[in-house]
Amino acid sequence: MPRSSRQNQRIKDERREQIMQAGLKVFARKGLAATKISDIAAAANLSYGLVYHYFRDKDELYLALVERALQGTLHLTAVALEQPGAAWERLRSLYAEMIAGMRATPEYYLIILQAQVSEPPGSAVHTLVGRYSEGIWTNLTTLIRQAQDEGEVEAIDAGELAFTLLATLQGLSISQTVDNQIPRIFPSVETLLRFLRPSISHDEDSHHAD
Amino acid sequence: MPRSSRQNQRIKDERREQIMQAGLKVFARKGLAATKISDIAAAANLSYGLVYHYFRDKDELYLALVERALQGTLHLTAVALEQPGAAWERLRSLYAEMIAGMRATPEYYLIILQAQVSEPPGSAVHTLVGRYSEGIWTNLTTLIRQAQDEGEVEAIDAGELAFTLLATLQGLSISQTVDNQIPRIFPSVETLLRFLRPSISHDEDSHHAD
DNA sequence: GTCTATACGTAGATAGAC
DNA sequence: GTCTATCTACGTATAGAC
Repeated sequence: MPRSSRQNQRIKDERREQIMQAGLKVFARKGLAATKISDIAAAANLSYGLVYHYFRDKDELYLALVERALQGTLHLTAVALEQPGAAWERLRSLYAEMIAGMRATPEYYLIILQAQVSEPPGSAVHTLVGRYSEGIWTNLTTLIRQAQDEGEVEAIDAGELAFTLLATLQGLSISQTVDNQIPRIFPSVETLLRFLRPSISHDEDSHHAD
Repeated sequence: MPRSSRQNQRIKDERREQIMQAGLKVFARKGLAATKISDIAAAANLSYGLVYHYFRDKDELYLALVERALQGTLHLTAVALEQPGAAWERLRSLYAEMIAGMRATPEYYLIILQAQVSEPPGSAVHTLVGRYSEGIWTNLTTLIRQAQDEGEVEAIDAGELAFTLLATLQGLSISQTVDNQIPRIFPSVETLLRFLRPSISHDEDSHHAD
């Protein structure tokens, strides 16, 4: 009776997604090592054993989640590149979108952070992050170069600027872990992008102390 | 025979420090949960059991290390405030020092990162980080205000600028975990501080798209 | 003060019932 | 497809020898 095979497939997809959502939530906060499968099962409202029916082990689930998060970010940068319009506006819009996404659902950013910070160099996750990061960085660098051609961004090494932009984004995502942090004056996109803007000239380069 | 009591105290201090150094190294890379006491004992070249002779449990050691790292950072900002001279130069110098320290021994920054990212809100470490962060942020904000009075920093909310500066610093410290990362164009202090500088005027605020 | 050996708990992963 | 029960491994923390 292959009658319910379609239905079954749908159930399978749903459960898998359910587990991934729960996993994202927990992994993002506690990291791989501190997360117990029982935590995920509880968050997903299903039994312990079922998680192993859908994922071979904890690492496989973690890896799948990190990759999804990376794909999302890479996709954002790719879209910004393809779109028409002024490069500076696309850049501004991209960064605003990233910041907004990070504040709305920090989990995607936090799980990448977890992977970078806690996983040993050479591990599968770490390699994965490195691979995607390269693409993200390259896209962003290209976009910055275009904005520089328009004269909207100061002519500093574009790769350096892209690197800084990404580092700042990640640094800001850390603040999303804290629920209570003192004054929490989250910077505006305008402030964050100020350092890209061209300056007329700075004449105080001469008197820098040791 | 209290003859060797002085000597013993010195040995005790040495061992304790030895364990802390090893603990810093391992915790900074793997985080609290993934770190085994045996890792630390191995890194310190002493036996497993001895660690428990000097620290009640893993958490106590971890907490001590996080606090030391936080004290160091807080101290840097406090010194920068007390020092004489132009505020802008003290600010520039402070940030350069922080960046240099982060690149030389990333462990102090990474362990703070670990504490923020992986520890649950409300935990002892998390509270500790919050307390120190407030002081660090306050000092930096004060310094920025002084630089604004000198006209060396754009008149944006000083707290927002301090927040951004700290977030960027932490974001950059993440890159120190990777040994291979692709182009690794680490930004210069000049680039990082660009966004603080006063701008003559920007007249393209008008045409921002959705 | 420093070590090795052991007890205990916990979490990952599997087996088998429904 | 989903659950509960169990096996197993490992790591924390302690006890006791040197």
